Amino acid sequence: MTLAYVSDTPRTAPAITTLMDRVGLRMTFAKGEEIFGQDEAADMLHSVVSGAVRTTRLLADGRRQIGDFYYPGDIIGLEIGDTFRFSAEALTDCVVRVVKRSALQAMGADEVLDRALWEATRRELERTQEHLLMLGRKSAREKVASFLMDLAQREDSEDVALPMGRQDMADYLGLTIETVSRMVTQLQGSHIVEFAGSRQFRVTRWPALERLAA
Amino acid sequence: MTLAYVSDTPRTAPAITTLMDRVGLRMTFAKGEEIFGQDEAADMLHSVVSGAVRTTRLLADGRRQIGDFYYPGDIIGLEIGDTFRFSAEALTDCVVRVVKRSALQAMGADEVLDRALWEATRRELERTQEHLLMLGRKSAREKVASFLMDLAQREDSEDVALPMGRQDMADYLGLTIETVSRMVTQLQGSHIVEFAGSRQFRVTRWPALERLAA
DNA sequence: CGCTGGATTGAGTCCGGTCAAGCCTTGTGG
DNA sequence: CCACAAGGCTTGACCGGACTCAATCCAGCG
Repeated sequence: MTLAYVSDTPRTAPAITTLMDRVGLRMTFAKGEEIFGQDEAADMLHSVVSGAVRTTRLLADGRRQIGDFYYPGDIIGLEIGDTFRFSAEALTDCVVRVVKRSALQAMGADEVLDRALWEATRRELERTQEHLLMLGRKSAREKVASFLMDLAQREDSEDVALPMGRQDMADYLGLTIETVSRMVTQLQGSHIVEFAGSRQFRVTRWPALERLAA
Repeated sequence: MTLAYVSDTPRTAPAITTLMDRVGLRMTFAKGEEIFGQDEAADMLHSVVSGAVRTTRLLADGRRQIGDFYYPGDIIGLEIGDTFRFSAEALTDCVVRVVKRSALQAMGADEVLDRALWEATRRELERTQEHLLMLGRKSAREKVASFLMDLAQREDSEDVALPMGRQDMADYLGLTIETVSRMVTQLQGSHIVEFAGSRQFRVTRWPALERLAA
């Protein structure tokens, strides 16, 4: 976790991650592996240490929606009541800390910890609402532009790496893989972004990108 | 608030609403009036006493997304950090209780109250995720079917009232008013629902509706 | 009774989905 | 080091679902 990351996108809850680093069980997952499954009974919190994670939800006929992508410092599973409603999978090889909610709460420091957990849940809700607005009211071009902009904003360097493939982008944005690909090509054609391979890009015209993201 | 309502859809947080009924400022709003505005600085919680409320978010060019509809017993504003990110408007004439977060927390009973607020936030997040899945991956027909089903499920009576107009449904579902209207007509044509006027309906074939909602 | 604003219906268009080739990149084994 | 396979990505042609624009329709109300 870099300094720049923390200051740019305050998604982390230091009080929680610090504690989880101390008491959480450290687990590693290979790319593509399931971290937990939709509808599993669960009382767990997961904290990403390294790598990246996606949460997904499946409809009966196989349509897939990605809830969010999680990076080092992020907490997964805050929304959970009795069972997970999303499953979580390793986007890349990754390391996570796992701890039972009940264990965490038995640790003392209740007051501060509860406040931090609530705060983290609140921020997760905000992010979900932003995602909602995008899915409901933005065009394919705007969706892809917003997505690339968000990614680029969390990096301090010029060059941005896409940890996920086109299918994951599509399932996050509510599009098909072909449409995502076409929009990416189009953004390159307008000299707004510039790709080096399919997993690496840089923004060449920020104002234009911001305008497109709407 | 009816008994049936509470048992069917546990969106309420009794510990909070009870307290707010005691200490909150009672305010009434006429249909269409703004309860609070997008980007207002705010530290308020609102609890719906009677009537119905919608939260909306506007894009620069006027596109509108409705975040959710709120009914008696629901709490609005849980996601809020420094400023509101949605505005709230009275869907019908309504009464709400308003209280400052800080005032609520100064009231004592901190432990229990915090837990209740967090729990309410968690449920709000769950609802938002469900909404997200719908916007991202469902067809217009499925969206309208899901919407009517949700409404019908929270009623104990056969006859269900729609407190919102077609435009509000459209902005909640990420559709246009015309498409909503067509889908409603189509559902009637298949004898799945039956409308009496545009604001009142009943479900005539539940299994078919459930199948369509996917 | 006519007015008014919301709802419905219709015709035509376009954005994004579908289906089907191809094209790169990467990795593996000869 | 090259050949080849495999999977992911891109591109093209076509289609269809949802949008746009416009004309009614209808219910509620003065």
